[in-house]
Amino acid sequence: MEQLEKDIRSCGLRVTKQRIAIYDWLRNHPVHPTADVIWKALLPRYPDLSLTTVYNTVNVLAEHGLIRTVTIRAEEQRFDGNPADHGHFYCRSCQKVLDFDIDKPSVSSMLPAGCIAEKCDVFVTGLCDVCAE
Amino acid sequence: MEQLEKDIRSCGLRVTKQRIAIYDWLRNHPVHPTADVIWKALLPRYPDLSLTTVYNTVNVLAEHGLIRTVTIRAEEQRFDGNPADHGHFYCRSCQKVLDFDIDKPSVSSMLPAGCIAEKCDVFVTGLCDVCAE
DNA sequence: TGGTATATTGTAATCGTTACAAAAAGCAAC
DNA sequence: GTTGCTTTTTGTAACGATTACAATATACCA
Repeated sequence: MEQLEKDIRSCGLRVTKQRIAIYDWLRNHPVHPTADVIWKALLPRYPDLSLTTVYNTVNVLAEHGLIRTVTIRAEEQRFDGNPADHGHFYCRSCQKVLDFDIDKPSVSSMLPAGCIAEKCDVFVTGLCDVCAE
Repeated sequence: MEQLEKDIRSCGLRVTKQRIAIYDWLRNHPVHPTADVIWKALLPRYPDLSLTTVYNTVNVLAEHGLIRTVTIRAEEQRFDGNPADHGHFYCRSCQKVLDFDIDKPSVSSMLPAGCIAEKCDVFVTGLCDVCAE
């Protein structure tokens, strides 16, 4: 609770109940929702929340590195409450998205010479363990 | 020239001059253009080419694995004439995109147990060698 | 407790992309 | 070649996700 406020404040942003609600929800739901999904999920508890605010907030949070943007399908943007570098596995059969840890050094070793990595996402498509049979 | 036709035909697709033009252009321009960029580039030589055809064609080619879709900025889709698994480095300073080879085995070793990788993209943001100074 | 900068809201606009129906072109069989 | 059927292209109109904007409300520093 307190930590979320601190995170937001430490970016020089004002603390509002909308920002806390959205940030909190993203942190506690390890799915990769669109802005619309976040909005619909919070609407019962925050009936006045506008979709525009959700868009504004996730953009601001992502800009400051508190959350991440993820592209699963090109035509819609998704968000991830986990701001650390990690990979996403997308099962083309059941459409599930699985997070996985990545080995930063081995990714860095693949980069063109002289490039400095700041943010890194590994996106793999295929079949998950359940669908693989 | 001939090979492009073969590629298209081997997917069960009809060979048209629009498809050859778009596929050929993508193969020979190692940039990561949007549909709009491809369209504008080909318009002088193919004044009747419609933007809709570019969209249709890149979607069909990508479906059959002849090209790839790449997401650099979430709000627009880009295409890549190289259909092989490879990584993209995006320089946040000069906006340049560099391709790099990826080590498939080491990426596979990061995946959740039992998952079968079919397509893989590593996307890294940071500073390129020129901007790093 | 005020005053001011920042955030939220709702609506309207924008942008990239796709749906659709008519016209054109590919291609296989004759 | 020519025919006929199927696929592709085209242009326009629609669509959906996202953003711009101006008015209102809120956070927070003095």
